[in-house]
Amino acid sequence: MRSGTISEQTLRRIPHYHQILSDLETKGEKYVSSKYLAGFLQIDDTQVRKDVSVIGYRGKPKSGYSVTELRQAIGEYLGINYENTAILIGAGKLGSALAEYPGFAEYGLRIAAVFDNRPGRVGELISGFTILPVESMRRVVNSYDVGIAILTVPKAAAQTVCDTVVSMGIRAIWNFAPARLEVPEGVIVRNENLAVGVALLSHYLKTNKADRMGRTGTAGKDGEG
Amino acid sequence: MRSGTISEQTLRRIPHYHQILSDLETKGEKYVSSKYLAGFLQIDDTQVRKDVSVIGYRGKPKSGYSVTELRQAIGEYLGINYENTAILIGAGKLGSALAEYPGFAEYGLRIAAVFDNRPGRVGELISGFTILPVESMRRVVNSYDVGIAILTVPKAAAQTVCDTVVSMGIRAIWNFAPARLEVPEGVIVRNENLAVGVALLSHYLKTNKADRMGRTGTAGKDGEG
DNA sequence: GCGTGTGAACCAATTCACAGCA
DNA sequence: TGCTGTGAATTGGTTCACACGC
Repeated sequence: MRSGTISEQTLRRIPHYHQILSDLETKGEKYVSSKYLAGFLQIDDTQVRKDVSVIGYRGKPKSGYSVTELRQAIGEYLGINYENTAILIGAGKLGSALAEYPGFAEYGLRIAAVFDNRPGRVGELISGFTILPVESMRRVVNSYDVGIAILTVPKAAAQTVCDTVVSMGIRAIWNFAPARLEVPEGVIVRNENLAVGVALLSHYLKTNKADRMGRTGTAGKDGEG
Repeated sequence: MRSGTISEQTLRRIPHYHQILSDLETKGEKYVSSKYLAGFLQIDDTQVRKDVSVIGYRGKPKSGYSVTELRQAIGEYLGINYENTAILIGAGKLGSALAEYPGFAEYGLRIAAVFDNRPGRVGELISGFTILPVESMRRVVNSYDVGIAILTVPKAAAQTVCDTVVSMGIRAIWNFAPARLEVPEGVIVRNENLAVGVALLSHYLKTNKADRMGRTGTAGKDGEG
């Protein structure tokens, strides 16, 4: 199995393993089997073993995987042990919620600063961040080696803000605005579009209503995320 | 192509088509080609035609797809034209942000009520909702035919709240807490786990740093959403 | 020509079957 | 025996090639 090659699917599953492993570690568990992990994600256990093999970790026959070692290996593989720095643009409710989300720190994402272009907002304090004016963005990006821009701005502003951060050299954009962004080659956009969630759940409910008390439950099936 | 059969992949793309079509409709565009849609999602145009075929809509050779008709057909297919009703549990920052998110209404999701178990919060008004105590949840679920529970509670409370709503007959859970939920057969959980986003972006940045100025940009590639 | 629709071919992802090790 | 690791088989998703309609 070529390391360096990784499928999108595997890449999406890996953080889920990490989450489960963190829980197990907290509970004091030492070893875990591929079967156990597979049960949580509702996938085949062979798949788990393939995924683990991709990240380069080897388990121990009979005992399974060391919880701590595998979690660390995943962290290493994903680069979440290296600190990534982000700026957050748009200090509305969602922006504030994200600014104080403790999970980011846990996954090695540091928020350097929060920006907003509404004069009334600038200077306000949210979750320990003083809201800065967009004019100072370039300075912050340069000083802190910012790699990621988190966009929690209104739809109408999204493309403009996107262009701005791209012009400052940012190559990864985490877009929470319900807009499609156009970016040059070499820039990655991850769209966190809630509409997809609504649509998927709605579809599941609709089909489940169709066959009344349908037998296949898809219980706990992962909707990515 | 059997209608009724749909792949997870296709299901995830469909809301993105819907978003683009809504934009085009606003701009007054009448027709759109599979190639245009494909360009936005960075996929092959044949794929778009297959997806459209699955939802049951037929385009017109030469002109393409009618923007309005296709958007409506997607809405019909996903069941977003039928109103779905949800309750939101956990009136923190994230919960408040979601409660006022206008996109839900646009996608046919109506929030019936917002709950919180902190006595200090109950009675407060957020985004037009009076926060209700959990005790009144059963009554609301029964009166409004609630199908979806949106969980924006702390990690520690997530499983308990999940069990509660499942016991009330709710079969679709949209989980924003960084916890893995165990549910019985027949209940769907969609995990909206931000850690996945961090991990994916972090990984992309790491690999892009590895091959300096790597040629393949993955520009605008969709990270689901 | 310019677009959709679709079977066939291709390729990636998952599952099966079994080897190997403690 | 109980688990991982991995080639082989299978399944499923994507792309190709081309028929058809305007």
